Amino acid sequence: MNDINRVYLIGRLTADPELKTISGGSQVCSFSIANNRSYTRQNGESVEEVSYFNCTVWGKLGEILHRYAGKGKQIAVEGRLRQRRWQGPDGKNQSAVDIVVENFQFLGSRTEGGAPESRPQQQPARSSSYQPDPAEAQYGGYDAGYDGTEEDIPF
Amino acid sequence: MNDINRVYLIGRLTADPELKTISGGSQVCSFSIANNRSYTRQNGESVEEVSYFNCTVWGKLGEILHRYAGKGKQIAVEGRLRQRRWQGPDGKNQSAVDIVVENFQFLGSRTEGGAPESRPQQQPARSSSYQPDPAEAQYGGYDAGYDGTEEDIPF
Amino acid sequence: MNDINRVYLIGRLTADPELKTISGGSQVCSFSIANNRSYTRQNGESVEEVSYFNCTVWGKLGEILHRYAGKGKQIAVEGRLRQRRWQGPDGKNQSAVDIVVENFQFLGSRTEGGAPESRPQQQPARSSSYQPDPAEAQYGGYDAGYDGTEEDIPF
Amino acid sequence: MNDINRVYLIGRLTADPELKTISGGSQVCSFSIANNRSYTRQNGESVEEVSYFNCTVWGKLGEILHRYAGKGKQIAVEGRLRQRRWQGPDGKNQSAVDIVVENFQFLGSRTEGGAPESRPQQQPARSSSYQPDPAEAQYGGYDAGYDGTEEDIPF
DNA sequence: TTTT
DNA sequence: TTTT
Repeated sequence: MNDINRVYLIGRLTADPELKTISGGSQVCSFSIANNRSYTRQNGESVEEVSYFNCTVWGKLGEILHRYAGKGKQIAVEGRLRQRRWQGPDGKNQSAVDIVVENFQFLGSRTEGGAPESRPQQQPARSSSYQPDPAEAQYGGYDAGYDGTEEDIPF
Repeated sequence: MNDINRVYLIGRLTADPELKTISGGSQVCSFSIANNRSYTRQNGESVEEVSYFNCTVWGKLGEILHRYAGKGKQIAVEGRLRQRRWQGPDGKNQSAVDIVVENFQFLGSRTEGGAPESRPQQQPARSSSYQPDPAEAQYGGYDAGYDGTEEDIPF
Repeated sequence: MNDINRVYLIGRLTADPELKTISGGSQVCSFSIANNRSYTRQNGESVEEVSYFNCTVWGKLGEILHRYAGKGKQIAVEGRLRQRRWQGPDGKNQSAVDIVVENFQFLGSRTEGGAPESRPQQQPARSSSYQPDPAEAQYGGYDAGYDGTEEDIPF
Repeated sequence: MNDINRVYLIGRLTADPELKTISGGSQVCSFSIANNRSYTRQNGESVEEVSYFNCTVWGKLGEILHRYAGKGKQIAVEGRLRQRRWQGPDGKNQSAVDIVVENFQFLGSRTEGGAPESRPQQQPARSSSYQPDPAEAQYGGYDAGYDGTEEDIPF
């Protein structure tokens, strides 16, 4: 019943991610990712093309991403595409396609600027004594106990 | 310079695909695909969710898809996500995310209804004597000589 | 810490899948999938190439696959690559790469031969009154509560 | 005729890549990539698991990878799985599964150690005046004019 | 045979 | 605007 639906992207956060708590207590993290592509036109002209994709991450996974990722951070995201549909204020039908992130991996390593252990305003919820370098950590998906059912929420 | 960007979807065509010739003589095939997902809410209620994704296929690959795929046909598509941006009639910025298909595989086999050898109104351009069963054929991508540069076109 | 690792394949089962119960009571289903590729040599000669990939599916997902998939069944599998390493009887190091399936979708529909509601020798464990057509069902991954930790097992 | 077959991996080169010229003049670059996965056993024990995957890259793409990637370099590779089969010296059938890389993206950026502009012993073939930072460049696939037919070669 |  |  679930059609295969999978997306892989590498890009950089266009801004710090946002975290919201919604009715029921679930956390949703949302952010936008810039994905670049360059190609050459028939006439030899070279083109730089950027796509911005909106992403959401649910639950614990979203909290982790929110804690460790900031504007400019390079990241690999894996997830599924979803179309949302709603009525505009003018009564017209609107729709948008975005990405529900189910797994990710921070890219670039310890030495790189964009990967703080934790963004300033955050106090780490998981104060574990040993913390593997978050800059290269990957969280999520199957192992992180992601619960795909949480998204029953007015968006 | 090209960030990884890849999508995999299985779904069904919501209508017969359209084929346009654009300035320069390139062909673009466009269609919409329905991708289904079902899940269970916290309260036990089960939900059927559909996403519709707009797809475009360039060149020879687009011609093939147009020739063999029709409304309801099950298909696996592989490609990349692209964001288009434009100004609405009211001057507002608009954007949409769709899929540039770079490879596909028809699903369901010989016996299945939705997979005609060629859709009625079409006269096969490639009148080869031997035609491998199109119902299960996959075309495209690297082998089909897809030329990623053709899309320099007012869309 | 988990590097991105993902595989997508469409192919056909080369034989009926096998199901084993291992110490601890977990179920593992294993099967082999044939994936075809054709291309043309520089000299114009066309080549048909087959790859056979060994797959394993854990837990409930494995039971479902075992129940509904048989030899020749077309299937889309999604999962991760894993390398196993062991010592051969001669003391030499051996290794093999196979696929841990984390999601799948049966392809081809109701009318198609290869997709029995349930393979003969099986008695359906889930005798639900309403059964959505298994021929096109997809199970697994995030929603099916796959538990990625079960594979701590002598293989 | 070409079944969908796609792999995505992030990992690090276990050694400097090798480049060979084969009969006909094509270039093949081969290397091994380490992909890490960690998980927790039922008994709470945490496990670090490594898989090593053999990769090959053809043509110009292979030359580029060979020029810029070295041991320890983090990389995202995209490609397809292939099974090779041969007879061992003892007459037994052998087989192995490896990855034909069709696209890649170097990860980690300018500042990071593992990403030299060009590995020492190499003299850049393409002495272009403007060189986009190779550390984050991605080459290949559709745009790089990859020719999928070159691999008709005794391996 | 192996990377961080 | 929508497929099974």
